[in-house]
Amino acid sequence: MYALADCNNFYVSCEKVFNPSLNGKPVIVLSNNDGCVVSRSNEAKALGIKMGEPAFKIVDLVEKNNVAVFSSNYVLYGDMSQRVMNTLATFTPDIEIYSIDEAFLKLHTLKNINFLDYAYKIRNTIKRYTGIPISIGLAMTKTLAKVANHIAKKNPKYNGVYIIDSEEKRIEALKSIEIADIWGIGRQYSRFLERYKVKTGYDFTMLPPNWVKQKMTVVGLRTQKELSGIPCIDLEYEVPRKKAICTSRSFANMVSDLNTIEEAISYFASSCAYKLRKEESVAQLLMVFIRTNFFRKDLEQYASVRTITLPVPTNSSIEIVSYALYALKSIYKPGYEYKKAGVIVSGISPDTQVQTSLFDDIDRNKHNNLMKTMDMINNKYGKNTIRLAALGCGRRLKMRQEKISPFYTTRWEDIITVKV
DNA sequence: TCTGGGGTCCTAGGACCC
DNA sequence: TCTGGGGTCCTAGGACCC
Repeated sequence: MYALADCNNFYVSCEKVFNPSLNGKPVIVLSNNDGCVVSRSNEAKALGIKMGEPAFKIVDLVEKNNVAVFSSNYVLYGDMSQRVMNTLATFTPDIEIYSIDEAFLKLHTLKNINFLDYAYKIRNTIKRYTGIPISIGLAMTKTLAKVANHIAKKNPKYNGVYIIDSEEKRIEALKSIEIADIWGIGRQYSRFLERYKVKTGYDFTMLPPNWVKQKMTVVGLRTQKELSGIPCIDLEYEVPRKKAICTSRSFANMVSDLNTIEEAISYFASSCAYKLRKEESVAQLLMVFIRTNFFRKDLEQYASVRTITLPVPTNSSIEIVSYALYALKSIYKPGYEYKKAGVIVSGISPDTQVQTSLFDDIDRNKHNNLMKTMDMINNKYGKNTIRLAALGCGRRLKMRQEKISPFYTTRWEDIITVKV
């Protein structure tokens, strides 16, 4: 038996935990730069505010209905997520943390328990320990557990828990769910399937498997089997090493001069290097991209990307920043208004397995020691307390974050940093 | 004026090997 | 007139997830 535990309106729920006056009110959380709506309370959903809607399009609606608006506070949400996951892990060792607000649990090792009772117990404990409301769906495959979770969320009468534990319930559940709401069926496939009169999850399970495989690859076939009750996707117990790491941002205001973009790229590159070190990985490939604002049809558009193969795989900020700046200079063109830029590293391997080069003239031990010391200091005194000069003083490219909530759960250093 | 960020997997096709 | 068979690796593009 698989269970999917999913936090309700997660970011909004995090804000509510520390600000109970928000209860019963429409609340939304915005993406970086206060761009789009990424989390909504039930009251906000009832007002018709859509997921992903640009904030500027709903200004009137927000004002008229007194909607509480927050910039996203990922430090807070990350910390709350950890609390939820730690509590979930006390119920079974078989847990896969699937995203910031979701986890799959496998309950097969627990003998002689009533799954439904157990799920309610989990739900109540999470609420009591963390203040976060969750929904739980149970079924014999992960994809069906997702369906069960969907039903638990949509129907208040189930009190946040639903189980598919019979053939009748499986068919009933699949008939009630739209094809677009199935895990693994996105926008393109649901549109495509609707052309073949496939409207519900049930319709999808009735298609010939060969046809599904031909049109939707083995991935689609797996989804179909899982919906039929045949498990194809097991729990992932260990977090696999990342194959690519990316840091990118949109700029609050468009930027055209090279100096400012250099500072941004330096910041993104050193952030990628830091993430690599945290994973104990090194990267051999580096990509830098820049682009103008696609939404501004009135302005001239330009987008470019440059990939560089590093001579020796590395996670040194010094090396990665300098190659990133080199790549940037090769694609930067003056005269455009740039809106977004980023750095991606890939070709990743463990930092214990570096293929060195005969002609390498870098003292890698020295770099490693320096990076270790830098990380230690920054972990203690706050991000970028010590940084490469190329990053500048970081004032020129501030994100728009007008409605950020306090860092309720983390170290005082973070709070001080924000006030500064 | 204002439109997020960070990932994964699969397939087809081309280049290459013996 | 006729021109093999069996592989690997890499990349771009397209789908998906939160």
